Amino acid sequence: MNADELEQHLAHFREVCTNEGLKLTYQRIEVFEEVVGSRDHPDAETIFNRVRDRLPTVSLDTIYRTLWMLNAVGLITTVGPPREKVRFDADVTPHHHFVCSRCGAVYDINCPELGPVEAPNHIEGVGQVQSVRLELRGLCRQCAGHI
Amino acid sequence: MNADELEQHLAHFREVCTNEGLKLTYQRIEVFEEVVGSRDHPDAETIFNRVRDRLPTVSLDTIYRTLWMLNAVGLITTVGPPREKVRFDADVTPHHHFVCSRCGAVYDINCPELGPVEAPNHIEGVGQVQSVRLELRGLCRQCAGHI
DNA sequence: AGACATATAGGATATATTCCTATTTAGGAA
DNA sequence: TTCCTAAATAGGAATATATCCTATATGTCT
Repeated sequence: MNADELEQHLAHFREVCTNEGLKLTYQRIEVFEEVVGSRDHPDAETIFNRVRDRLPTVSLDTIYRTLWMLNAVGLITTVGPPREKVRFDADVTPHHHFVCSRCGAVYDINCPELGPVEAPNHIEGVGQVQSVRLELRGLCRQCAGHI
Repeated sequence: MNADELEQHLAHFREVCTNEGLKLTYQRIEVFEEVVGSRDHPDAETIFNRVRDRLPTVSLDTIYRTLWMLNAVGLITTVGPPREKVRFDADVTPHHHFVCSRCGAVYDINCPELGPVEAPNHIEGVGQVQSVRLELRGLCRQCAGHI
């Protein structure tokens, strides 16, 4: 990411903060820059360590708060179901999942139209694909009703 | 799940245990039955509580060991990347992920052919879909090389 | 510059998972 | 059936991950 792109991201970030009434702190700017500049889907502790290089007294709690805040305003997202413990599934045949982003509930989607999705060949540069499944994310009926 | 289906699953389980040199313990049978009979993608503690109704002295450690064992031999699977902490992603545009089932690394897949997948209408019975992404699972190059 | 609401640091706490080890058990051998 | 041995278990300790609490500090608005 070059300096121009970064500046664009930061401008957007400042704008969002103003609109949402969020204070623009050094901690938030550093965390945001760190995630935006990362290609490796870092976890909170990795971000903590990187940010600490520049803000030695930053706390892990601030990292978490900031990350969830950025997630809440749509500037970043999470990989996989958020905040979750491991869940197990005895159905090892191809099928898809709907994950509620609020309560974490997981529903099976057995849907012939979606079919067994095939991975294109050029993904083999990354690794051997063993399975492909869709992760549909959104609000389940119950959670949607409580808003 | 009716009695016949359950018996079929158990027969397969016994076969796998024999082939793999795994002992057929009451604990393992109860855990397996519990996961196979569940439709709600339970977490370890939920399984622990249910199994404890029949085996009051079972330990949580046994539940975890058994679940990972069942996962290792392919009888069950996990929802989302296994064993993971939350990871963050600054790319909020539609794209897909390749998750290594061994080391947990996550790679972005930007692949026009896979396209922005659309959720079929009848999924709205479950909830409001906000995003759809593919989760490709398999072994990344590095891990594939170490086998 | 001053006031106030919000954010932070740092430690305490909560929760999820794995490790350690003495004891028990499954399954094969006698 | 009984014995033997490697593997599995129970239970508690330890670790890892994430959140809560609260006194202090800092943006933002005026």
